[in-house]
Amino acid sequence: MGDFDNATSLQAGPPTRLAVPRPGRPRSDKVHRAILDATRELIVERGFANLHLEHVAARAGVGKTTIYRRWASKEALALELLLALAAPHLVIDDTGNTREELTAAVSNAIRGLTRSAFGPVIRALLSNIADNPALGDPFRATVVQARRVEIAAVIARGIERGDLRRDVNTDVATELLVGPVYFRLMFGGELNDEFATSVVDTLLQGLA
Amino acid sequence: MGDFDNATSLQAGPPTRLAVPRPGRPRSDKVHRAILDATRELIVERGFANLHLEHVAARAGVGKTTIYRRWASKEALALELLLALAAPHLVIDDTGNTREELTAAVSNAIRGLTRSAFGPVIRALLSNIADNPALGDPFRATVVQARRVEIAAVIARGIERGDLRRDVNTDVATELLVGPVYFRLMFGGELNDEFATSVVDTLLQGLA
Amino acid sequence: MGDFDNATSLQAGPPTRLAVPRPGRPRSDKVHRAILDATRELIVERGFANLHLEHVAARAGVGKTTIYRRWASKEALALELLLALAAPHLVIDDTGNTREELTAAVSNAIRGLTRSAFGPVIRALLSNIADNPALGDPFRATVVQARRVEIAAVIARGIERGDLRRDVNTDVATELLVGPVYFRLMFGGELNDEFATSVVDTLLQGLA
Amino acid sequence: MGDFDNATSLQAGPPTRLAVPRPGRPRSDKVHRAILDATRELIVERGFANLHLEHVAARAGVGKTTIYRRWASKEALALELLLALAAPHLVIDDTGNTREELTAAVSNAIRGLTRSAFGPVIRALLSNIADNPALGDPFRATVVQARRVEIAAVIARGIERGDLRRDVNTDVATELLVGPVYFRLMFGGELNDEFATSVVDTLLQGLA
DNA sequence: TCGTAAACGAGACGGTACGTCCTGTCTTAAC
DNA sequence: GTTAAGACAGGACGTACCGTCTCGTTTACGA
Repeated sequence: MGDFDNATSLQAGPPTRLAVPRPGRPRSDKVHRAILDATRELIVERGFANLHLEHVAARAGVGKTTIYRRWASKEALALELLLALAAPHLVIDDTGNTREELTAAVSNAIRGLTRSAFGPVIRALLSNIADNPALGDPFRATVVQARRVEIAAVIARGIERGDLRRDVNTDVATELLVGPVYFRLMFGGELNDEFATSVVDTLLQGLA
Repeated sequence: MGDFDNATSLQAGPPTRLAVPRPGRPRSDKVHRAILDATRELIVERGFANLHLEHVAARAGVGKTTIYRRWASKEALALELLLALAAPHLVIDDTGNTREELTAAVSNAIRGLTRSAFGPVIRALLSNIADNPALGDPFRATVVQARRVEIAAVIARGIERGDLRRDVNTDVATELLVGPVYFRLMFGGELNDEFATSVVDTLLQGLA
Repeated sequence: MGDFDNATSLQAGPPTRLAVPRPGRPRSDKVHRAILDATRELIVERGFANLHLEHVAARAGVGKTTIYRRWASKEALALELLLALAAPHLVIDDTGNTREELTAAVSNAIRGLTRSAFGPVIRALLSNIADNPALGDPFRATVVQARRVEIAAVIARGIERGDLRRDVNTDVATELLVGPVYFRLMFGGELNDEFATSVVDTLLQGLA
Repeated sequence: MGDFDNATSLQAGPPTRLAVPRPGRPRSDKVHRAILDATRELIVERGFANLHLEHVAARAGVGKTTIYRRWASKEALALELLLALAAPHLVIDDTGNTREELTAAVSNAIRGLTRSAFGPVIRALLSNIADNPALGDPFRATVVQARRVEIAAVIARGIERGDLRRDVNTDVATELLVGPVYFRLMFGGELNDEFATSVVDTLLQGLA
């Protein structure tokens, strides 16, 4: 729960718009949102490689300068969008049932990728996240870290309940739960609840 | 075994260079290799997004036309390179030891990503593989499929030896073994032998 | 002499700064001068084509709005400046010596162009004066007209004194006296007293 | 006559297109002409200050790069155009009649300014010719110099015929003949044959 | 051995997008 | 209501690449 607030704070956006009235005309929130919306639409429609700020500006009804005034680059703009979209799919509720919670860890990831704009957007940004620290580092420090924390909590509760081995490495557990989802995102395979169940069950009982 | 030949055939290259002598000056293999080499270097140096055929042509000492005569697009060129680079890291030898072979499945993937140009190249192409069927479909049909086949063989041998449960789903097993590697490639974490061991051991004995 | 007052009134400036106390904060004369000064400096430094109101505002320490509130356009601003700078070089004193006065007509023009900011400023505005009635018409109606009037007076005195032919066309005389100066300004050649003498002597005695 | 060739060579254009086939696709003359035509039209329609290479490119049906490949700047492009347009109005034929030839010197200048695209183009470029050596120096070295040479020849013939004083300074004569024309171009007044006659007659007989 | 035809390098070409600069208008808070 | 500050939509800048094209030259083969 507290973690949700944490996640929500990912929505980043214009950092702390509160108080401190700088001189001159203040930046418009409406414009800010119009740009992010146009960006999201265009990434979904055409992919990140074909995202052009000229088109974003046109669709948002905004001058290019207005975009560059707020974000240093296409990547920075995409990052803000990505963080905002990721937030809603990170939290795992404490249900008292370890298998259920582990399944939620996988399902959350699947749902984010298949049922929201987060899917197309991160698909389009995978290379940049992997390649470009300017985009990857903040993403890892927020979204990935939040997911690791959520799953660590699930593991901890599972151990407490006596459902899981005491020596489970939470990082490796995260990778075993979520890694397969991203594997299928890139390398093919259905992303559905059956897959989530299958991953969790295989993982719980082991291959041996 | 047979799969290695299979994998080797991935080297693709100019499809069927044999026979059918067309009239006129034949295409030069030297030029072909120079282009692929320049492409590899530039992807590694600058990433796929900053790969420009104009630069490839300049570095390879080649006219742009010569590149377009052979590949329809930047993606097609990158794909050929990718398939050639992937091949050497797919085979898993039958050692008689199931845990060893499973560890090899993970280590092979790690080695390919960290010790060869395949790493930077696929990192640069992840988004396109996920997004762009023109690149993703052939990649999945060859490299990913080859890897699934190799791991399926390992699983089959493990079951035969009585080391693994009879109901193991080979696809899910592939994803549980290799997914964590790609997770770390994108989302951070060491890619080394200790990690391979950790993944395999957790997976063999299960979380419960 | 009376013409000098006439000329002085060219200084134009904020039209009728007198009386009529409008409500609200009154406009600042200091600001007005700061803008004109900055404009003059920037035209001299970089030419009219590279004169940007943004820079004028910055150098004058003034908001852009403040400039637009006073002048409708860059041209209008430049025009006011031009008229102010032109005024001091128009008057020709009655010395009793016709040749001297004709020489003064040429020398005045030369002095204005070479020894004051009027030179760089009009050089920068020649095309606009020739091309753009918004700038050219007021310039012709004030500065050029004042010069024609001054020279007409010189001619009249010369005729009265018996120094000049009675049928001299004063407009053509103005053009023959001052035209060569502007010809050299644009098309090369020294602008000095020797040239002034040369023009006047050739003109007095004729080519034949 | 020989001077006509001289003048014709002003047409400048792509300098000496002869021989020496550089590698690669050769530049297209058709494109070259299309650009100059579009430039001429746009300068006439809107003036030099409002000449935008983006519009030239659009009207000529040409990429911007193609323009920048040939001319370093808007000014360089305008210069080539200007030199080509100036050439036809420079020659003064030997008619045996000095007054006629002097009148031709003035009339030629008037005709060039009023009956050809040279008028609007030079009007638009006056400031740059006066201000910017990159444009002014070549203009002075070709067009202005050619005009000085033509008029010097007229003067020489006039002296030979006994029509003109032996001590006439040809440069000052040029300025007295053509200066008034440019004065009126900028500062108002009719540009017609009557004016030409008036200038020549006043000049021949002198003011005194 | 010579002609033919495609490959080759070079680079021009019409375009699109870049990121920057400036325009003229606007919106705010301070005076 | 004026002021400084600066956001805003828009448009042009000059550059970089795109993918296509047109040159002159090179290279292998088959007649």
